[in-house]
Amino acid sequence: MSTKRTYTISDLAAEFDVTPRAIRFYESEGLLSPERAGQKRIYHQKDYVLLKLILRGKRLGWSLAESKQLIDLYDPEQQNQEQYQRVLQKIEESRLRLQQQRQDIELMLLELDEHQTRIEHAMN
Amino acid sequence: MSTKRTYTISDLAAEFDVTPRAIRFYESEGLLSPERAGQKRIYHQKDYVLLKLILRGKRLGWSLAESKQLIDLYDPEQQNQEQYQRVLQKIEESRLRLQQQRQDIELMLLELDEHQTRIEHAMN
DNA sequence: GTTTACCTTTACGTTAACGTTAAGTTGTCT
DNA sequence: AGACAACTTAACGTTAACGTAAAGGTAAAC
Repeated sequence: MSTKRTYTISDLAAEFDVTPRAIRFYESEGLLSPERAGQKRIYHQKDYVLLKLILRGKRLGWSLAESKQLIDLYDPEQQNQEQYQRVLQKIEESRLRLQQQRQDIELMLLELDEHQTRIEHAMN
Repeated sequence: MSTKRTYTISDLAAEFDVTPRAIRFYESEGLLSPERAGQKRIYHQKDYVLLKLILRGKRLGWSLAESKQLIDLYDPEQQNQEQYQRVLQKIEESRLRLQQQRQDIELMLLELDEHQTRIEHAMN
């Protein structure tokens, strides 16, 4: 019963509001590796998930190289090559960066709140 | 008693671990406008705060243009030009973006947690 | 069987955010 | 006075992440 739905490149492009060119570019950078039927690309649920992760990374200002590192962490092939300890360490690094970003966000939100209050006061 | 400390460009560069070139570039893009003594730049607390904001934006993947918009919101000169309502609306847009980013972070942290658990299990 | 729609590869173009010389100015120490 | 350190402007170089033709393959629709 595994969801066997597949996608064409423009299916994914429409779904995530990016261009096919961008998706092909991510592949050329090693972030995706879709199946082929002849020369046409076929995307599965796995690719769908990865693309979602890539775009989440983009919204957070991560470079494709950084997102690729994250993806490699999740890759079961490489996972056995790399020593567990190194993977755990990389996970921790990613966590630290995310926590820094979260803190930056909280500060910005606070300042926005304060400024809004100032303005509403000034509006009378 | 206002803190009258000033900074040279390399003071700020050292403090925030960026190059003087970067700081000058932010100025050329309209994000900073330090005082001048002859042709030398003198930075005050105001500039210090703005630079901190710019770099926070960078860590969140904001473009300089976007950070400039934020800065303009805080600028008391422009503040009177623009209608309050428009400013309040822009504040709300920034808030929404930050909240989206915060959500992206929570998701990524969750997935990292899960993966770490998987690995620790596999290590046995 | 040919138009239509969507796919492909290849290659050159573009923008943001600086980096990197190069060449000159200014203040200060010796 | 001469050297040094830190500042300046100007201009060209670089990288990431695609955008944008150009030229062609393929399968369904008319």
